Amino acid sequence: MATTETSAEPLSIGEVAERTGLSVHALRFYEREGLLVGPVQRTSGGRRRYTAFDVDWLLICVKLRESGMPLADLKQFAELVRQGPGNEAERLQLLDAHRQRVDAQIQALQECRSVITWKVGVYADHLARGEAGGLWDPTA
Amino acid sequence: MATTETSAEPLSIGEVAERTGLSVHALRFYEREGLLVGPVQRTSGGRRRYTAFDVDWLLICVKLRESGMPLADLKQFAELVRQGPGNEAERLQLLDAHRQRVDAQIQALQECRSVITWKVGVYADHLARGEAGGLWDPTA
DNA sequence: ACTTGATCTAGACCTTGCTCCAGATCGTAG
DNA sequence: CTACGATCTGGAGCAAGGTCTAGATCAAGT
Repeated sequence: MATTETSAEPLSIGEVAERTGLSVHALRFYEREGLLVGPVQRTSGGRRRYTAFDVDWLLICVKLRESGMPLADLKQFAELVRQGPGNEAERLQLLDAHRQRVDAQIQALQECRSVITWKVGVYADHLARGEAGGLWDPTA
Repeated sequence: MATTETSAEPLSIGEVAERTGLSVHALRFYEREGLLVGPVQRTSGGRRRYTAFDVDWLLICVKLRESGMPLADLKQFAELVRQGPGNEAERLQLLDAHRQRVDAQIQALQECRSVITWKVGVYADHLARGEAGGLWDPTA
């Protein structure tokens, strides 16, 4: 019931969907695409059982996706982890490259934000001084 | 107050592409989609001639797109501007809503950034203390 | 046993936002 | 006049990232 229960019991796909914010469809899709580190365990009946590790990994995936990492990179990262220890330098490089992209993105967004804010100011002005503005710049 | 030259002469599609960073394909596409405020003027021979207003509008579009505004919203905004004065409140609302989304996005990115930074730290540590780490968390 | 809801698989389909192609035309430099 | 590059139109194609369907199976409640 708790969002952050560190329970040892495996979870169903629906529960994982709730916890990660991914849809069950997306979860199956990610698995097919090889984005998970290990194969997901199954019940005797064939239902997926996600471990806490799986969920942690997925939560990281979500963060990386949210910040714009393409699935291809995520897959590559998963592959590196799957290969086991010895390639930490590569993982580091992958993540650090992504961090740089995120930084650039934050910068760009802040610029956009100020343009938008300025524009919002233009309209607020217009409204404040009444709708009487006769001649004005259509792009404003 | 144009970003570059405040020339009164209209520009060709190629020149606008250079100035906006959009491809000529994208420029034609935007036009078809109704993302421009007015119809683009043409030469007698049928070539597009963009005014400084067109370019300014496109530069704003670029900023809005960069910050994740969907084309549909951009189109709606263009329609409001096309309708002329009187709907500034709606325009304001549209932009302000977008600004809020941008703020949320910046926030999210900063969170992602810190997760990534932490992860990078984990790998840097691993490398610093040598590749000898025997048992370790696969998700780390 | 029966009903209900969650999951299963494979694969078709969707949306967004362009990108590219074909074949024709324009316009400028030689 | 002749090239040659830039542009034109309409429409097809593409990549990413899922989403949804169909038909079957599993599991739990009554």
